[in-house]
Amino acid sequence: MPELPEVEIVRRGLEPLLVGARFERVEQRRPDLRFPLPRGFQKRLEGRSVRGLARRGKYLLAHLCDDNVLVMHLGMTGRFTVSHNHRGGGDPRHDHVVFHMSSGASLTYNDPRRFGFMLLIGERALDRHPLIKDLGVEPLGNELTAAYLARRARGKTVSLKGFLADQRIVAGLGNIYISEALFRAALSPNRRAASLAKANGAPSERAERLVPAIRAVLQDAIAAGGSTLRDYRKADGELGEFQHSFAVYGREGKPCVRAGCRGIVRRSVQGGRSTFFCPTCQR
DNA sequence: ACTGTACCCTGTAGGC
DNA sequence: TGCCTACAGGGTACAG
Repeated sequence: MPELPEVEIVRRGLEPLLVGARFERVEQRRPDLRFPLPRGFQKRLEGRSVRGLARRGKYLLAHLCDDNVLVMHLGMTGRFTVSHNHRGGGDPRHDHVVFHMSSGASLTYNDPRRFGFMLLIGERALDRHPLIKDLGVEPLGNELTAAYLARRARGKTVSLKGFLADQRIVAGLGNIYISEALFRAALSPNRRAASLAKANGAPSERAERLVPAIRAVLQDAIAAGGSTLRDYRKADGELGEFQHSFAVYGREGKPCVRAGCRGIVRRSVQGGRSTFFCPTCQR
């Protein structure tokens, strides 16, 4: 389900239910997700209240009153559903963790593939944690600039697709929004990342195009409530709507939507994942 | 250091 | 109906 826009929508949905509330009871229904859940997970949460709910890349960070941080990653299929009557979603086999909050709300974490995970990390150690410390810049923050991309891309032979999928470069992009951002920037996903920099290391005009394309597609997706593929739903049960605005993702064989372009959207596989692009206007 | 592939796990869709 | 393959928003562990 989740790339940055979907995680941000989840964050916004959970924030009013979690912040200021206390974990009254935590149900842990299996020992592990992708990683083992922390030792004493339930005991370390119960009785603590939540000071704030933040996002970093695709991570959700619940800052607790005892200076620990509940770090949550939704993997491919993780989702939270909210209920006020102890009922989860319609798939109890994969309801792995339930947070019963003092506010009366219960949050059920469901994750069929279990690529998601939860960790408890001390506030002070968070920025040094192996999963967090190497994360790249936030694409909606001020640090994402053409100069930054050029600097990180210099000398790299990876494709633009592979470059943008690397969370150490930009944190939060995934398969959908990479395809969509590259379409908006009219850049081929197969182009070498190094072409974002000129020979002298200055950003190329391509890098200048790519930055606003990334920002715009993420902002548009957040405004639309994220993308709903398969069964993703927002915490309130509503569906995101951005999938109706995809220009290339999932549109293999269909005509390019760019004005004046007569191309046909193609699908290719890079690193075992599908990339969608228009070979006519994306160069 | 970088790059590409296999793999983690479960469910679903489509071809036969 | 069943069986098989390919594929799915994530990321990591290797081998070369």
